[in-house]
Amino acid sequence: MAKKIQTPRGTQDILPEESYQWLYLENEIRKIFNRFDFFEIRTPVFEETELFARGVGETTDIVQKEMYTFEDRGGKSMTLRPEMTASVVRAYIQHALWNQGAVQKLSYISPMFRQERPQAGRLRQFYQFGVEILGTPGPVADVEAIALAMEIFNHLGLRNLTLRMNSVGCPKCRPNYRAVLRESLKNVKGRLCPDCQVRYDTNPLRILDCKKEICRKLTEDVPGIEDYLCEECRGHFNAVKNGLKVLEIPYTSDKRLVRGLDYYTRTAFEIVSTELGSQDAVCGGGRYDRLVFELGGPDVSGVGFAAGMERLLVIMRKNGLPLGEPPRPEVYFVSLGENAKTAVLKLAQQLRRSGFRCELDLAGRSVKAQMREANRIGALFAVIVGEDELSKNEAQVKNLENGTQTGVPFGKLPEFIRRDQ
RNA sequence: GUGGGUAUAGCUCAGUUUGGUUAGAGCGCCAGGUUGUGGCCCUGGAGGCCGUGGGUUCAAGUCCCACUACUCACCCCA
Repeated sequence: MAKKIQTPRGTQDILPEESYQWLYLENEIRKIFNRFDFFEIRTPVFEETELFARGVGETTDIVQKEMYTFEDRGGKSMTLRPEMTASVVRAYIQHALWNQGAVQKLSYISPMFRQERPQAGRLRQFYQFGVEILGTPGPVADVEAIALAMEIFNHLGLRNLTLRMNSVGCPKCRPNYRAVLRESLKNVKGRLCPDCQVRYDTNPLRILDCKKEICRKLTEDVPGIEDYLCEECRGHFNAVKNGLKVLEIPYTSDKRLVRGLDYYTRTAFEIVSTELGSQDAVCGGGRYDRLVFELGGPDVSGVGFAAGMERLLVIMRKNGLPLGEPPRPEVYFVSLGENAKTAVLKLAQQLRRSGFRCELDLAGRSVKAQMREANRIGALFAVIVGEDELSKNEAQVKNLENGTQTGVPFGKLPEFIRRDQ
């Protein structure tokens, strides 16, 4: 028991009993991606470390303490991707995708890696689905990204989600607000939690996001950033909110919403569920108008979101929402005798080519055991072949739902099964 | 990185308080009850160095210590 090798901490196997649910989710998510005319992008699971250091931000927790970084045999520092945006932007630049159309709409469903202490809804290898819209600063793109996220959750049957909205401004107006924030917290600085006292100097916006009781109280009446946005940012934010109204997507404005990644500008949003415990965000995203340029590309804007598959699954299971059905074979071949086993091999191949999911006995078991197996895996029909059947070229086909059994000529099996199921 | 909880069969868990001969149940799995027929039922079987190491004791699944793993929470995030 003790020495068996098991999955590394914070990782999990997804076994057949569960994997069909993942396939269902991925299929449904891709359906909605398609309706919004997004195209899937796949990038390497590891990148040069520098990409994330520059892209995500040197000061973020992700870069400072959560990355899986290693040296390859050539001595280069590589990192398992902790998030997708930096990789997508890298690919966008590397392949000059702006030449393939003014706006690129890219989607993904991929594993991410962060070396954190695991807990409910937080794993070291976890799956995110998301999109990036590159090449336009227009607020409609923000609205489309948010609408797409909401549409996926809606399509999957999720209700009771809350969309939180804020703007984090731009390099022009954020410094002003930062100063306002510092000013209004000046007198209570000493009472903030130790972390926030540091944040006061390094990144005061994060104080708003602190979950500590004291800090929340002290920041309760602090002005929000909305009143201090520059004209452009205010206009953008209003346009986004208008778009949401047009689409009848409810949201709450939340001055405390300050996303943790450095690259965000203007729109920041988050979709939370009350059913996730303390890791309540199922989706987070926003606009990043400087990232492409900072990573060496043209000065174009981007907006996107990422959502957690495992967290989504948690919510769906709690709400008893449909997650697909485990596949059942149409046919289980029951054979007895060497000749029959050979014949059944061939019959199975023919039925499979007709599109049926077929199974046959690989373990050389008794007829009874084969029947039991057919029942256990939920086969619709047992097709029984022995010496008698071989001589008549006719199989005994038993409908396992209602127990009726009929003789069916080998050649007529596909049409019989198609008709009778 | 810091704290709390847990660790007995593939799974869910009894047994630990009051140490005492071969460690249990349900589910699942396998097989028999039907010389070639599933489900329900009956019968049987396989499967556990009771997380690992050490200690106390005549005797440890049970008491003590350490370690490890899992889990929940903090930080932060999807």
